[in-house]
Amino acid sequence: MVRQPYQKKGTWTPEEDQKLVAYIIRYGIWNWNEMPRFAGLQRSGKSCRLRWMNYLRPNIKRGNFTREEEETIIHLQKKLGNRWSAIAARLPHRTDNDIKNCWNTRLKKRVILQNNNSASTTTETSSSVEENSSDDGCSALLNTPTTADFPEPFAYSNPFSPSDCHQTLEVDNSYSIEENSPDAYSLVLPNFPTMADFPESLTYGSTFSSSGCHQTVEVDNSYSMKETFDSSENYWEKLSFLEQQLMTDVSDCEAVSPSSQLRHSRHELYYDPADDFWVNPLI
DNA sequence: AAATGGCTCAACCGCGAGCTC
DNA sequence: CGAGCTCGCGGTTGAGCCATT
Repeated sequence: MVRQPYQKKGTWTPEEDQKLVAYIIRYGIWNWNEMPRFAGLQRSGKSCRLRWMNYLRPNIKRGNFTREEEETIIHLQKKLGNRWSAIAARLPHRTDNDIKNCWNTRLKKRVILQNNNSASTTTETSSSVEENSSDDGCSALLNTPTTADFPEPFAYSNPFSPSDCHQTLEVDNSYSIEENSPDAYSLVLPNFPTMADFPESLTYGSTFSSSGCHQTVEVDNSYSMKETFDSSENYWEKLSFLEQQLMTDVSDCEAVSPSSQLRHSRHELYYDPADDFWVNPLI
């Protein structure tokens, strides 16, 4: 029997966060199970994925839900049930875990209270929330198309790669949708991480432009997907520990290039700042 | 000041879907 | 077709914080 290597559990330390972020910036996300070993982390792949998705990923808003966001969650929970990822997809910058926590700790009680109050009052206002949805504050969000309205799979070819090198970028759940006309929508993907989302100290010197980019990518004949890359300075200001030199970090955390040891998978894609496009190391 | 209880939220766990071989 | 693997989702837990007694 193979002994399982020691895997740390519990709260992440700033040093572990630093290692994970530094590794993902340099090598991208290729295989969550293998990545911790290469990044010098004694964590499970699941733990790394969770930490990245719920905390370290750029453009994440945490805590301080606005009243409008809360009303949207309540409405969507009523409509979709506890499908937190689907609800998160309709609330840009919010994670499913955060929404789930918000519901379980605050909103569920509020809804129960409201139901009790409404049950004890007159029945003349008993028309369903569904029927009134067009009047409430979240109607704008609810009337937009969802990923289900866009072609499957929810992915697109890398427009910067060589034509004979088809690559698929997996797209984050968090996005918004722009209505260009009654029949045409664009997906806006504010959470798609690029080097521009990270502080300058974490970029690769002058080989990478720190300015944001704005791209429209054809998905197929019917849709276009627009990437809007914004810096998230406020977010990264909070992570003061990251204000150190990336190259030092990477060497400190014993990060190892995965390129020589990986099986081919759909996740083997990373950003090459030297060539300024996403590449598959095995092609 | 210490004890207690409630709340928040980061993190873990188990399971199912999807993919590859 | 089935086994093995990775990933993502939703339910749950528990540490830490804060208010109250």
